[in-house]
Amino acid sequence: MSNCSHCIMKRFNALKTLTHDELERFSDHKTSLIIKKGENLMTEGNSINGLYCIQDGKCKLTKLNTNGKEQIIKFVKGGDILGHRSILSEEPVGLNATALEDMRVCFIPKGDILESIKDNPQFSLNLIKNISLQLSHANTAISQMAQKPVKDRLAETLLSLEEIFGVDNEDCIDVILTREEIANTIGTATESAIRLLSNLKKDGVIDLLGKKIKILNKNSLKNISEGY
Amino acid sequence: MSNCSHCIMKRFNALKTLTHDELERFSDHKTSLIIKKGENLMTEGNSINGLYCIQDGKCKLTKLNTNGKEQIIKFVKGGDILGHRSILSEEPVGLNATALEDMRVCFIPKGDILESIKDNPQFSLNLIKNISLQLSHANTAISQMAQKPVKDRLAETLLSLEEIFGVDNEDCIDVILTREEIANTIGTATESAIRLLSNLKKDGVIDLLGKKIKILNKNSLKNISEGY
DNA sequence: TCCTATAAATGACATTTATCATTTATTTTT
DNA sequence: AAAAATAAATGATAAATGTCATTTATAGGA
Repeated sequence: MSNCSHCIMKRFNALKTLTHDELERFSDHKTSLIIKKGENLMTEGNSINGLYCIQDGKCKLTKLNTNGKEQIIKFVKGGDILGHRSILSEEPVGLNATALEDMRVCFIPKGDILESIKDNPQFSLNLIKNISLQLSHANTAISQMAQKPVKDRLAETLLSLEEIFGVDNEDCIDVILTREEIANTIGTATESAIRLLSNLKKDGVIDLLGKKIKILNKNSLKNISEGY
Repeated sequence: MSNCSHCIMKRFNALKTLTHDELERFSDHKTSLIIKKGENLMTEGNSINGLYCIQDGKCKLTKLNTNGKEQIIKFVKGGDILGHRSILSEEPVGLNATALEDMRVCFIPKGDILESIKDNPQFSLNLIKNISLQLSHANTAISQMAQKPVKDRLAETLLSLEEIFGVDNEDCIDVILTREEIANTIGTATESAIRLLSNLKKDGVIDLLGKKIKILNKNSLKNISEGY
């Protein structure tokens, strides 16, 4: 089995401040698993007894509304960690994590995490910073959901998707989402999302190649996202 | 000057886990101040070099949108603390804190807070839990802003205001907000908020006594907030 | 207490967004 | 490869929400 000490994924997350000994302990206790597209890594309301470190693959974090609609709160990719909020706050998981493609993830038991939190203040601080940053993003999202029209939110979301996932060899945003998932991200009806995407294409701001989306004019999208 | 060891406010927040010695240190270094209605305790983008402990009075936490609109993210009252997120994440303050009425607050310098964080793991953990809980609420808010109609969000907000501030001796929600502030909480136009409040009154669900709002039928509001 | 400024309320109307129905395209299964 | 299932696209229409204009009420200052 692979070794946490040599894993490059920890470069990208809070695990980077762990000592060699701590990483060896993680290696000894961790399990690697494959999550198939569509499967859940975490489920809203369930408890979790460890931390997931994403090796490869993408997932969406969602919340089911009282009216049965899915709201996508955040996208997660290789190098990100999941489950630390629940471990730290000793509360059930608040969001569903559903694989958008096949994923490889490592699972590190809660006990090892808590031990490092106790022994390694820098590690704790990194986890706190991670959660603080999420809170900061969430507050921005509240404001935008509440006050920006759907068109602006779509533009914003496309920019942010490219920011998160980058582009493939054809300059398309490197993630495959259904129109429904895009709609569930910006908080609108699927038909509205489709119509607004078509308009953006007609205006030459983006190109649509099946499910792949290519941003042609980033400045224009930025303006739209700010209401111009 | 008053003494942190004897202050009952710490019962309500993360400071409750501090030792007597730590509280004495806080007492020695803290400053008490009065914030007048309308004044800012914190300002978006500014840095902050300490933690505020609210003794008395209420404030709103807001974010200014790119379009110039104010979004109210959260309400804060006596017993709450402010500024710990910024201290922990070493980032500028993300929200404005504006007094809704005259406030009495204590300011504890960053150095003392950081020392307690280092020495007192239970204190750190309480701060983390506080931030985690805020994140959890924020995610719920995103989902509701994105997917619920304005009427539902108004009902939800009225219930939550009564939850936070309680009722006065006439059973009215114990906080004075302008219609514009209510609109900025639920994310709608002031006129829409006014109209929906009038409708709720006409339907006998609430009563409007000037700026004071009395909830007459909590169950009915709960149903409305869930789309029935 | 009156005057002025600000907030609340309401109507008319425009715009945005959702819903329903249907067609067309794309995947998936057999 | 054909059939079936699912997703995307589009039109027609309804519903929700925002904007502007105006009136009425309330609060704060001279």
